[in-house]
Amino acid sequence: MVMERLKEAFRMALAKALPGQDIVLERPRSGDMGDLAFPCFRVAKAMGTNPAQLAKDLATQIVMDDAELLAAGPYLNLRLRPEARASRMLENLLVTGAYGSAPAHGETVLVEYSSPNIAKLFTIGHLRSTMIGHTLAQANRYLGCKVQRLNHLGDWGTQFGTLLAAYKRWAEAENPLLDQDFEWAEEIPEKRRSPLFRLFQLYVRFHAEEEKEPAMRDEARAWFRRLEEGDAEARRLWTWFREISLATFQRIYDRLGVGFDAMNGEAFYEDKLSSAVEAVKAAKILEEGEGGAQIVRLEDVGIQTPCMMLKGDGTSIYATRDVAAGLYRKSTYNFDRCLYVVGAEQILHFQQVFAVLGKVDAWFQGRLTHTPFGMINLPEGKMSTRKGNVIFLEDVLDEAKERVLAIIREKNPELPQADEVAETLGMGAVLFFNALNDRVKSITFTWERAVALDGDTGPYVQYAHARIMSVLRKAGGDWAQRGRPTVALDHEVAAIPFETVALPTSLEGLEDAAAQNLLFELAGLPDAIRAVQRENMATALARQLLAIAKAFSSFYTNCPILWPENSDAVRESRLALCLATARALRQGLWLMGIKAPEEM
RNA sequence: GCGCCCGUAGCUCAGCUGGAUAGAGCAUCAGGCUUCGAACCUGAGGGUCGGGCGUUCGAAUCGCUCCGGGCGCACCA
Repeated sequence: MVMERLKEAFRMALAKALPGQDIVLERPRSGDMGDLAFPCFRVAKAMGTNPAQLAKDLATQIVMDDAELLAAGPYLNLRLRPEARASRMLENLLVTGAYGSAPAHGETVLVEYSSPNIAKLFTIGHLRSTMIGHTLAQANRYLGCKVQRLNHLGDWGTQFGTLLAAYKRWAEAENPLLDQDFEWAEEIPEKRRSPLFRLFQLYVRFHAEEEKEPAMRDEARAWFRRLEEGDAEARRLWTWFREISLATFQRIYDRLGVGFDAMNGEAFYEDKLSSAVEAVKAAKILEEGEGGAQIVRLEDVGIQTPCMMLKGDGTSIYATRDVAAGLYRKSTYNFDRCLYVVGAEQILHFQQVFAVLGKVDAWFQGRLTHTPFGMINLPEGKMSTRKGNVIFLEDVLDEAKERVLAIIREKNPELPQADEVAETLGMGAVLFFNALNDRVKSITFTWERAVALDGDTGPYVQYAHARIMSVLRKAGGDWAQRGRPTVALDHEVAAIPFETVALPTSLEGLEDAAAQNLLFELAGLPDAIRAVQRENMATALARQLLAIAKAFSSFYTNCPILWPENSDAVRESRLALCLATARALRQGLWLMGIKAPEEM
């Protein structure tokens, strides 16, 4: 990559001037300071000189092609000459392609994400795991890793006992196919009427009544036990519940544009549990705890709560299944890293599971990472599937789309395919918001914020892209076509292929400060993508795309592209910059699962 | 009680492997459409970075401590 070469050249020049010193380079906060910065503090201290003086000395001493060196207080800044900055960036984006990507290097990364529970509906809470996981999978693929996307479906456990017990109590006799509304339940809105939703109603009712009658808990446990023992009726119902859930999940995944390489839920590990427990036993760490439970003590690694492997009644628990899954994944994938994109409330659980796996097999040490995220609360309190106060993801996506449609009707009533564009923008709003504030901190859901369309939002970035495409269309020739991917995009694609384009013969027209700032922000994209991989967060990428879009908007208002008084050279170079920007934006959004519209 | 996370502008948040005047958006105020899309651009005001102590040439960033909020702490996932 051209920018990487520049960085290396600068580093080597510094190393030559400062033998034996550790050279750390930074990216200045603003492009007018320069393209690369060398803070002199540390080296100056080691050499017993003043950092400002050192910067000044280095500025006169070092000579770089295509760049000037400036001492700015204690910093030595390297600033490319404008035409050099332009030619490097345009070469990256128009000629080399897959800007900021890395060639395949064989590292295998597993990403476990989404993992919804069967028979619990897909809520806004599931969006975070799903889209963070999708973005991590995409970014790692872009950076040359071999990625396996794993959906660890919650299709096993005592909750199924709950569902089976509830079904037997209130549905089997009068509504066995769950195809009619329950008399005792609140009326369901038309668009949600489905067997799955009625299953959800059963679940909510069971938990409500269980509060008053704790003995029902035993009923649920007994049903799970029957399920685990292979009882035919329990299995039949479980299979059915699972099917109707998966069909709904698939509809949502299709809408979100995410996909998986494996959908092995917890039930998949059912026949691997005993060998997993055997492996733990073989490591001589399994002990009997209270009530006959089988546990692993973890005080020696700083975890006070032991990890339970088998309950007192001999049935498995989710830790058992996660340990079994870890062992299975080692033998199946021989992975280098495995990321678990699961809520922060499960931090202790994963510490325990990782610790157990590490004790069973040292191979696991350092390969497992829990990527936690905060929960989404409602203004009136926590969301709870059991209590039924949840926000459904599909409702959020529908609402966002509706709000976009209203704006389209007002601002662009002639827009073709308005419905499809509204879907793209609504999705952009919801997903970008999610990525922007990808934090461990919990957030309070409000409609206003979740589907905001102004300011630092997905639609702002999408708008920049649409304006560029509009300019490229007006430019005629092949310009617009060059801004489009050369293949149809789906979730199997990480690096978008674009046609290779020759550099403009002249770079006249790009010396303006706004154009140069746009080039500077484009230069920041590779670091942002690497940050996604390093931090397991999409925040840096979302912020960089905003910076690029802002820089473009400013360039657009300051530097006319197609005005008749522009020379051909100015026009061509500015079009090339537009094209490069469109590609960068589309690629960056795509990694986050967001589409870039050509019109809006 | 113990452990982990969070506390930055009126609001929502970036920045946290220590480094250049602490940055955005929303909201408020003031400007900008007879030429490429105003879902935009330009500018202004607004901050004891929860409090204190410490380490350092330098702390929003590291350590200790206190305050405030959240999550978790073996038979749910």
